[in-house]
Amino acid sequence: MGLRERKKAQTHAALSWAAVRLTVERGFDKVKVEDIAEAAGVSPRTFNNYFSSKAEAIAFRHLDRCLRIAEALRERPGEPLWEAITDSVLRQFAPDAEAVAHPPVADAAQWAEGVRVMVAEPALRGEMLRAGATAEAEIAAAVAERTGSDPQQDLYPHLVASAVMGAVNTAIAHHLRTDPAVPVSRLLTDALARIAAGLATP
Amino acid sequence: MGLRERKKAQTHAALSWAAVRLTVERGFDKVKVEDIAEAAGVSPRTFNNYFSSKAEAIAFRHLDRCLRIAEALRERPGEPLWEAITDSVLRQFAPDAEAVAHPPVADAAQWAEGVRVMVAEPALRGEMLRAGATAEAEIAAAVAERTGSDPQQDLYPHLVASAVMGAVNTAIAHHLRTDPAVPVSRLLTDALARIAAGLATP
DNA sequence: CAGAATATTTGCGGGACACGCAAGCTTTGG
DNA sequence: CCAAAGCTTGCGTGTCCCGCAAATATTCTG
Repeated sequence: MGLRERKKAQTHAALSWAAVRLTVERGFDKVKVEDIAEAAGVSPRTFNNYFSSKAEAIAFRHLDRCLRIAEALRERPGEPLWEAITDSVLRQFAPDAEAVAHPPVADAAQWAEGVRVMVAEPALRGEMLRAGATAEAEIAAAVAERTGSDPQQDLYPHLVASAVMGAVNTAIAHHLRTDPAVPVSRLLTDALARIAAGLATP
Repeated sequence: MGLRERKKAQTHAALSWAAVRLTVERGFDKVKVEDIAEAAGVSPRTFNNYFSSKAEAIAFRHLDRCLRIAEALRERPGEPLWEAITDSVLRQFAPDAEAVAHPPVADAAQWAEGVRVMVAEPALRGEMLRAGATAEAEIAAAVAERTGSDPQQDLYPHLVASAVMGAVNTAIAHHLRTDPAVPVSRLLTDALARIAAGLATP
């Protein structure tokens, strides 16, 4: 990878992290594009060369994480399907997988509350769901490769992918809803197991 | 219901139908809110008293449909869960359930193509998914009532709701992807059955 | 039914956003 | 070292979304 692409990736990440941090700290509508650009050290105009909206910049963190599920899935072709899926998902939601030094947070509780407010923002929810849908397509493709089915014609890989992202979304929502918060890993394990086994009344 | 509420409901419907029709005909970014307002016979400012964005007005048709799933579910408390779910969903996607006289369409194929373009619009996809999520919450509540579980604490009703909306979204996507188009009802029946039974490799 | 109380519609104006365009600057590759 | 390609930036424009307050319509009350 040349210097050029590295710089682009850096800017991409810097912008999305800045967008998330400022939004969690201040709230969505108290952050202007200008602020995000400044925090990332680029001009306001450049922001829109990378993201087509403020919401997209924020949701990019989610997109990135979810895309790695598909990636992880492709890296373990041997195992039984649901075993591989569960493992791939959990790996992305391991406690330290994401936040390595990046949200320079003074108070963890305050940060959590900020996140809760952030994901409640209507404009954001749409964008996060859209990111999930994009990842879902990748997961479906990965599943199709693995099971040797045709994603153009078979419903199965799409159903699996949809169920996986549904489990992820549901687990996150439940995690943010509960107080004290139930760990996401526990919820994910539970959700995926139930989906794989069928959702008959328990 | 007084005259007041009836008029509101009418305006609501008129605006969303106009938004959909114009968007399908011309494409999302060639329709201004002014056009939609005019087509519905209200002032541009009034549009934003009903919908907080152009996208939301369009997605409202989807929201309306999906909310009726929860409603239908509540109207049949006796039956086994998945039987009731399947029936409630299929009822909303019956061929003539929605379009009674409303999309005054000259050419059906052209309309279908317009819809395909419309749902590909990024801004729209986010809003449709958000509508789905709103409906999902209602469905979860309905399932919780039925199974007597606490939606604050139990994951199950949310998982079921998520799976149902996942099936709906997947079926619609597949319907729009295939050519010749596979009927939605067939896809929905298939998807729901598989989810209820578990998604083991077939 | 009259008039008060309450809602809704509308026009105006402002703040922010997204993006096309063209000029300048940086990296790349020979 | 130079030309080609790509990225960044400033500027201008069109649209959108919403707060506010006046005008209009509906409902309520006596």
